[in-house]
Amino acid sequence: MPPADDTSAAGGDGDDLDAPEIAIEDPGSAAAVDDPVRPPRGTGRRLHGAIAHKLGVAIVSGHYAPGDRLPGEVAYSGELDVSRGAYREAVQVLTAKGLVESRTKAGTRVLPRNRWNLLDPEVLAWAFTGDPDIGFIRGLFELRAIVEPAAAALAAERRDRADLKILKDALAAMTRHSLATEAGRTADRDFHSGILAATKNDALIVLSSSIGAAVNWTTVFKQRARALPRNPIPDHRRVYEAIAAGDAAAASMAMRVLVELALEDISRMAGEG
Amino acid sequence: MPPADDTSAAGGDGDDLDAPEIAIEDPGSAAAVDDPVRPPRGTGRRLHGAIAHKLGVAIVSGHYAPGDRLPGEVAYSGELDVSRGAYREAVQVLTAKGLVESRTKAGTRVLPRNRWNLLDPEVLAWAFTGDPDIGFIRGLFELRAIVEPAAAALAAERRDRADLKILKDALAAMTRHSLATEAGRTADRDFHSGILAATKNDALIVLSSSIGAAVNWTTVFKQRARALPRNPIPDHRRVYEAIAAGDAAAASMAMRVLVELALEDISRMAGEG
DNA sequence: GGGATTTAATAGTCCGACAATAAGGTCGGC
DNA sequence: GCCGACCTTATTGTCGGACTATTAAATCCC
Repeated sequence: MPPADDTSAAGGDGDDLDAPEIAIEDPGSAAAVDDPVRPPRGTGRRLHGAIAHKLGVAIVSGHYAPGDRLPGEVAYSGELDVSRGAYREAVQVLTAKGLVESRTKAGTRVLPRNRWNLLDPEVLAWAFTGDPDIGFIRGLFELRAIVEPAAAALAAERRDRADLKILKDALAAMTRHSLATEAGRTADRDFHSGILAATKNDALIVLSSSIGAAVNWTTVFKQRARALPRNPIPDHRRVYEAIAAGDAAAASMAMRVLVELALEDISRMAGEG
Repeated sequence: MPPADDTSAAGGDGDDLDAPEIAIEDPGSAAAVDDPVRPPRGTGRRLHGAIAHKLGVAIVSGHYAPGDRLPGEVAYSGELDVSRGAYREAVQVLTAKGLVESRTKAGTRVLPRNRWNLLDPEVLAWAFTGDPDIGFIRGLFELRAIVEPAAAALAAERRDRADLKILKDALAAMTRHSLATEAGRTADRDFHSGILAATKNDALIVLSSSIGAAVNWTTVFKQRARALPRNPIPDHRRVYEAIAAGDAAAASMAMRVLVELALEDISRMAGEG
């Protein structure tokens, strides 16, 4: 019997794209000697987590290219002034996410991109630190365009009362705060996560964080373009109503227009910028 | 400039669902005391990897339920007769995959299922050790049914000569060996991975391993049912020809019938068995 | 020149100690 | 008697150093 564990109340899925409070100095140029990877007092994140973050960003951002060897354990842990154990734990994290591979005597090398777990929430967060690759964002939107309409259809068939409440609340929150506020964007993510959750399909639910990230970038791009063309909330409402009505076809259709408009924006941005 | 890194020649994506050579004794019942987690000589897999595998299987298979606290570092590492460091590295791997969370004084607890990275190749492999949840497999097939037709359409538009060669070779291999052989099943996975690769979309490509696992289960289920109803290779050929012809609509359609037939089989099995 | 052998560099493991954290109990105030 | 501040203590987090295992690369022998 699962004890009260709920650190993850409903809808709290896609929100782990947090920005760590540790300053990540670009380790590229000269004299990155005493960079404060070490949060001396009152940190929050654990040390090996900080190292993993730093390394992860360095890899995903291309500072270390696939095939590159990153400095040996002793060298790097010494340079960062952390113990070798902490450094190794960080590397295990990267290994678990498919970013690197360690072999005795050969060192640890960055794996080719197709081995990376790009949909892992943390990897995604690393990819979005700094300015991410526009091509990748477009790919994420393509994934949205594929998955979300189908998910909406399934949700229309399988949703229960609790699902509907979550969607309704999220919609209300989106309306109350606009999408210009952080609270509004969180509600937006909750809405889309809620639809995936309503499919009762674990394999779809795990895509929540990935799709949530893409959802976030919708508004980011729109704001960057200073073009907040149309109020997207009516579109969301149509999706909700179709799901509430149990109309799978309508839900799929409504979601498709919603996502395709976003995809258009991204493609236009990619073409221009 | 990326040095020659190609440890991952084309089409080698979905094949990491390997079975480790370490005997995993079900840690369930009594007296799992001296179980040989420790491969004394001539192993292959690293020690912390073996521990992570053992723990991962135990968690995914439900031996530890979400919310459960697993034994403390000192206790468990002592029982397994490994150092605390090695055990910790294993736990970091599980943490990176979202299976557990460690908090000081509170111990490390199994996270709720919706935090698990179920599409991670390793987690998938763990989930398929022993008899996996039929519901999850069905979910995986639903994901296939959603993603693959769309991916086939994109592939038809974007494939280049190299992509076609990979698909053609895989198709030939499937024909030569049947799907009853391991080589044939590998070719089957390569075919589906090749289509995803042809989309040139990283967010889709990472689904290769997940979908590859589902593809494998198609044949497993069919064989278990002793019903090898129809030769699926002509279906694959139709998909290939549509992609080669650049006909997105036809590719999507052909893939849809292919997957839907498989989905039917699974659903029937789930209903019966 | 090619295969067997040695070397050395590097990741992997172990140990033992101490630090930091916070869960859960305890005590005191109201 | 209830609630908040305090303390205890169990547990993870970090450290340093030593030793082992593995294997890429150089070296040597035939």
